[in-house]
Amino acid sequence: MVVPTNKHHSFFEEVFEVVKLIPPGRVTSYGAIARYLGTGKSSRMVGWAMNSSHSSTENIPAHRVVNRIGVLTGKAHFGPGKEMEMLLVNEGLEIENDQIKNFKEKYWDPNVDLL
DNA sequence: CGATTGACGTACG
DNA sequence: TCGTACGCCAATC
Repeated sequence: MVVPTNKHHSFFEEVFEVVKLIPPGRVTSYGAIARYLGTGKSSRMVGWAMNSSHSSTENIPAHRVVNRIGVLTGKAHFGPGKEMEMLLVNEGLEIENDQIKNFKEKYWDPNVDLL
């Protein structure tokens, strides 16, 4: 349809809701969010939603979303420097070469903790 | 409205 | 174990 439907909850908004629930100092992955929303194979869309999150008036902690191995793949979208890394470190995380240390311990799975 | 895109994930060599 | 190739799916242009 050319005319957009009056969906009150787009996929992006669903992603935002989950991201906002990530506790400070914890991180999750794009795939985990995608699976939580039921579309396990649309993890790429989650990243895209993050890209769109800076347009949102809400404060989306997009820096708490990394890829499945704990690498800050989206850091380039946060600013010219290491803004994403700085935000995470400020929350108590340890990062080395864009890799989150003890990622398994810091990992927050919406499918487990939020269910 | 069709083609392109993309901050991923999994499979395969 | 590491690097490369492809599939996914919804928003954007």
